[in-house]
Amino acid sequence: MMSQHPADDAPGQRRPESDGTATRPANGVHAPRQRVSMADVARHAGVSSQTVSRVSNGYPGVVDSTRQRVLAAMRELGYRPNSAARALKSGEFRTIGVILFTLATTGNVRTLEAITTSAAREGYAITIIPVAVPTQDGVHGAFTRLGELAVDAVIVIMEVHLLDTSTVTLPPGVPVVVVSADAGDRYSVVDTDQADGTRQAVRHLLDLGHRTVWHVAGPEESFAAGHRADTWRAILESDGRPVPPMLRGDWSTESGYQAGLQLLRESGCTAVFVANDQMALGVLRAFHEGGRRVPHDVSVVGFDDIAEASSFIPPLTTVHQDFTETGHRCVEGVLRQMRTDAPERGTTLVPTWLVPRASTAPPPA
Amino acid sequence: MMSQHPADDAPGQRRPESDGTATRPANGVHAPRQRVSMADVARHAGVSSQTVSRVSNGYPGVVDSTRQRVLAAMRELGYRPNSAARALKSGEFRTIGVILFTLATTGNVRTLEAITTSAAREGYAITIIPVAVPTQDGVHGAFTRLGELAVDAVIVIMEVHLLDTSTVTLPPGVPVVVVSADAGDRYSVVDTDQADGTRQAVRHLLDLGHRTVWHVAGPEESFAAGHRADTWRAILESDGRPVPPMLRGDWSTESGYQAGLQLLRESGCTAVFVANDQMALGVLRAFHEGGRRVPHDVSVVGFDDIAEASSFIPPLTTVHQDFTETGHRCVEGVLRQMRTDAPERGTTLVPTWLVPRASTAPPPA
DNA sequence: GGATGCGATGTTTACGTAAACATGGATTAG
DNA sequence: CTAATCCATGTTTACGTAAACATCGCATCC
Repeated sequence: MMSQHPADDAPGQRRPESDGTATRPANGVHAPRQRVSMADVARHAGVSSQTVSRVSNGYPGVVDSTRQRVLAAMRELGYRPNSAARALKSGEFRTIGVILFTLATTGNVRTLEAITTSAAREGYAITIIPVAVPTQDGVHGAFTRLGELAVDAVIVIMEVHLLDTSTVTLPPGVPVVVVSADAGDRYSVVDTDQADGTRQAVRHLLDLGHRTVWHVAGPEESFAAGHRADTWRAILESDGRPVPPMLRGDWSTESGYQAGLQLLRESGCTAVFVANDQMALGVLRAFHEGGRRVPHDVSVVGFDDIAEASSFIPPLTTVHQDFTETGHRCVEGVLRQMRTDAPERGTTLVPTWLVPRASTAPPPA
Repeated sequence: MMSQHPADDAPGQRRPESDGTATRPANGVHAPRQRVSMADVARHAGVSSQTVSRVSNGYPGVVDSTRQRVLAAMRELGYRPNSAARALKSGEFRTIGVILFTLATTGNVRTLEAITTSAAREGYAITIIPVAVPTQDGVHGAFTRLGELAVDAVIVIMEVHLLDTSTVTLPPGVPVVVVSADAGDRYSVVDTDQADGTRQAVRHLLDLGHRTVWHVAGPEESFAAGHRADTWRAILESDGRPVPPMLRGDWSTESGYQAGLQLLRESGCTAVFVANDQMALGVLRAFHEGGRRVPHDVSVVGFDDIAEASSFIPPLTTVHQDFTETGHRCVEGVLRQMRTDAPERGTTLVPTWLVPRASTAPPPA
């Protein structure tokens, strides 16, 4: 009898472990997983467990001799606080969940890294919550820490509307901050200044003398991609420039390469703004293979400023995103919401700036 | 009275939160963070909380009408199981901690990604435990989930011996699997077949007719880097080839570029084996800028086979690492240790294979 | 010098869950 | 028809911690 209940996705439903066979240790003969509780420490130190608790939490009101005795007992017994009990009692998990769809894009990784660092500094741990959308391979029943109470707050690094069709649902009442997505009306959003970054990139190319700028956009469902594309178009239009047809990739290098192949056929193309550095790498390769010299024949600007960008051939002019700052503000945001217990909305913008390198030049004469 | 206790790093010691000011909600006036317990659901459904527990865990022995009633109550009340209570009772956190030093190297990220996916499939969540070594900026007192009991197992993606000087310590009694490090005598290790991968890379170059192969190694403290370098040297020696001086980078593209600049000065260098793809990118750039054509003048082989490698200029011949398999075996390993309660040792090797692309060719005539 | 207060420590209790055990009604075997 | 079962459900208890409250002794104040 596999789980046939029609309501398998009901709140609190939990996957019975693979049929219940051979799941537990054969029997309890093995050494019981080290269990040293406060009570043990207390007994060993000749104090009450409450005093141990005070020492453990660094609270005042414990005389130094006692404190030393307790600390010694902790060390001798190898005591480690049980965070489950602590969380149960305090209602805080000191954990922030980070929901993301993939670690394949550098932007996500950089953001995650920054969040982790910032959170650690505040005494919070990060739990990764991978999201599988139905169209993916069937990672069905994937365990998510959101179905249950296990995180104090959530940071979402993906398009919120995609969450609706995914395996996780944002529980109500949990502080949320969303990165680079269109959710300012529902959640607090931290975003890099996509518009300004795009403006700098396109302006840079136009100022170099290019008649217009082509664009390789990110995937349709990405808000950041859309924002960059919209801004690109708006600038060209407001400047009275022709707007070339837009190409689309999926952030991957390979998709950038494909877009580059298409651009090779456009003899009029002298400048390209690519929505991220990874795709730009593919574009560069296509141009190289097609004999189109960068930046002599065509200029390329990327977005992200990943560490590798300065070693592309040629080194890539790109828009720098301050992922550290973004991650920091995310953590700050959820912590603030936790403390005030008040959900927030609206968007915070993190500045971006252009990093001119060797992939841009005036158009060929 | 800041925390002056000399034993700040004692077990169980916990950083008092930034002086205790303005940490808690001003007062408890706000809506109490949604608290729906099993008891609430039970009351609402007119059953005992134990029955709710059974339904929640998908246990048998609940008649369908009752089950439906409970599920309905859960939905209506918005019940979410409290994982802290569950963990406290069961002693399992259903969480695996992943210790790593940086997310800047693609290898780490790919491994982490694979681990996350595999773990999710088994119903485990991943907590990231960033490690700060003292030489880093002073992320002192960074909270780690290892000081306390909060993970069921640990996967280490870094050199174990570096842990000794870091802010985290591996607690005893917790299942551990180490990735690509020299710890087979203390822990279970999952490693890609560094030696075989290196052999294939070097052999490939020699077979193409190169007299010898230069090497750009990873950082000194890296076991993987050392292993690759040792194998490289051993092959050359056993084959009676001259062993050129070894260059060293730190896995970063920039360091690869620096190594490439040095190699430019070696007119006799026709083949280079670079210890990872990111550094290889830097080497390619240096060669390009120096007018050394790849692969016409010099051949380059990388290691990792990151997604971008096929779009390097030229597309990089490299050794493919099966990160998915590696991650999978890590999770498998810790779960097995958890179930049997028996620590393991020894090394598991994941096969690697050469992916020939356009960066290698016979030496110039 | 006795009331006062405060600082150090102990005692009680509740957090939410799930294992272990208990109950009671229905079904079936003899 | 009764006893033995069995199944659905209820009751009790313990997990480790920390808040709240209680106590006790000593120093201070007038």
